[in-house]
Amino acid sequence: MPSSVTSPAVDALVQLSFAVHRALTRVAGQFDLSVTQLRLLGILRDRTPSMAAIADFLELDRSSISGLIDRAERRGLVARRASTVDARVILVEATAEGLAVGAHIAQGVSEALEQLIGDATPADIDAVVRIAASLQARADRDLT
Amino acid sequence: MPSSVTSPAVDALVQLSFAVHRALTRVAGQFDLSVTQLRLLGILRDRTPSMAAIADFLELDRSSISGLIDRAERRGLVARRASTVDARVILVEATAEGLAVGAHIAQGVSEALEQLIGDATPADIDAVVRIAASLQARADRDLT
DNA sequence: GAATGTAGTTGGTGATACCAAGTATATTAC
DNA sequence: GTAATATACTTGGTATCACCAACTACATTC
Repeated sequence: MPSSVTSPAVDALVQLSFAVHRALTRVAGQFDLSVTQLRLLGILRDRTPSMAAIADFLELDRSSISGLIDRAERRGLVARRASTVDARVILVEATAEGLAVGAHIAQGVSEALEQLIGDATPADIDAVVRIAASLQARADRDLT
Repeated sequence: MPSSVTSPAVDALVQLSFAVHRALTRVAGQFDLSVTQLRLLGILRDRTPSMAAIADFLELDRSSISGLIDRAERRGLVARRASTVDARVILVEATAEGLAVGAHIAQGVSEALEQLIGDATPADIDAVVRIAASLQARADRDLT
């Protein structure tokens, strides 16, 4: 229950954001993972990115990724692999176990969030989808 | 850019949540504060809660609050005060500076989030407000 | 081939958050 | 009215996260 800030819209965004974040924290915790590790496994579900690409996805400093991958690797969730193209680059892939955990997490996140917005009307949910899409569109545009 | 998870609605919630969280992190960073400290100052804008009440607000372990308040106190943002009612209880209040910083932060958060949803229609924003309200209503109900 | 740039790691720091264990004060129960 | 129990907060220990600055190794540019 983040305290009230100012306008209803701002307030609603903050509350919704924290509710989602709490849900993610809870689901991640069920697998003894942090939200960052959860996001990492999400990224690796359908990609084998370089360390730098992971840093870009997560908007973290590159030096933060080394430790993140170290810890995930130590738990057998991911593996480092050399790039054949550029000897500087290290690619990160999920292990079979990492993929399995990632799938369970995706499932858990879906259930948690669908329950979170269970009371909302389809029209209201569509509005959220539209807003997220416009954020995404703006982010893509600003990358240019 | 959190990676896609499953349904559009779930995806949208996650993306929106991270966008808000990034905005909060950015604003907090402008004042050299963490998001948790930002939330703390938000809480203290109109309250003088006990340590335990802060833990409840933030959904953190009570032992986490001691350090949080230590750090905020060291920076002159908050002060501990003894309760006259119960000698075990410590009340936390914002200092004048803490209130000032809190006001600036509220301002910064409003601007950042209003800009974030600047492209959205009023109707879509109302939908978010309704969803947040329903979360709040459920939380209040479940506390019973 | 030398200068510059990029990828990743390391070491150091500070903040967060947890748990378990401790002290001090209140409340309850007998 | 005191003994047992509960509550409020702190402390110490641990792990994670995230940053910065400095470093090594490989690529690219000139």
